[in-house]
Amino acid sequence: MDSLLNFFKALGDETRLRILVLLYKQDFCVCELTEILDLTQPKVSKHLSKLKDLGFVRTERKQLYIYYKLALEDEHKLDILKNIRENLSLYTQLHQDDQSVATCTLMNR
Amino acid sequence: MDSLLNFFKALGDETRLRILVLLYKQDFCVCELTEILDLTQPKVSKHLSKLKDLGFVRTERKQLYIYYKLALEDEHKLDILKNIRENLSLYTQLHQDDQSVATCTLMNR
DNA sequence: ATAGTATATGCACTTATGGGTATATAAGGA
DNA sequence: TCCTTATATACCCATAAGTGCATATACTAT
Repeated sequence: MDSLLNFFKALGDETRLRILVLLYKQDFCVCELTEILDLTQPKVSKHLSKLKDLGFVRTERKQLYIYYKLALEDEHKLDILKNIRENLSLYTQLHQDDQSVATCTLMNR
Repeated sequence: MDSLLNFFKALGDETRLRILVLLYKQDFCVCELTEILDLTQPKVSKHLSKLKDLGFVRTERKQLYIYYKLALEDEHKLDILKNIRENLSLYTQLHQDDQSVATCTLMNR
């Protein structure tokens, strides 16, 4: 049950919820997330570290950048995120984040 | 988004997760929950208060007893609990709680 | 009125959590 | 080698969260 509890704890913080919802769609590096979320880099990094420690994301370095991606094994957890994404318009901030992806200046890869 | 965040915060505590999963199935009064969960009464009461403050449960007094029941409007939140219940065998503690309902000495109503 | 049971709450304590700022580490390019 | 950019982490602090114990409140019955 711990993994489930930890997942809910992860989702119970706004920053991490925003991150996980973004990562559900595609992977991002730290600086992209920092720009999209409009938060300080250490703050983003710390939440990513926590998510990684809990095993909900994994990393992959590409030159200077470290890309984070979801590492959710079980369907239930994925479904929760999927469901949020399917109702994104209900959650202003999450919806805005999604819009910000398009205009993210770093997305020229 | 606050309601969603609060829901995940609520689920991020073991006691509250156990309570919500139980309440998904049926309503219970405080002393029943105290016995089923095998926790102290103040502890159960405090978590119930929090759930009530957040609007996830509501109460109904019947004589001496105060019954708590789910008050979840939106489908997404209900689905999350439903999904957990459908995989109850994965979560030892939750499964045990469910067993304890049957033998709860107070369930003679 | 009194006693008993159910429930809520107050207080004290400990620990966990999140954030800010500064700094360290890692990689790449000149 | 030196500089720049990306990322992680350490330190400090404030606040929130969970728990235990004691007690208050609410209702019922005698």
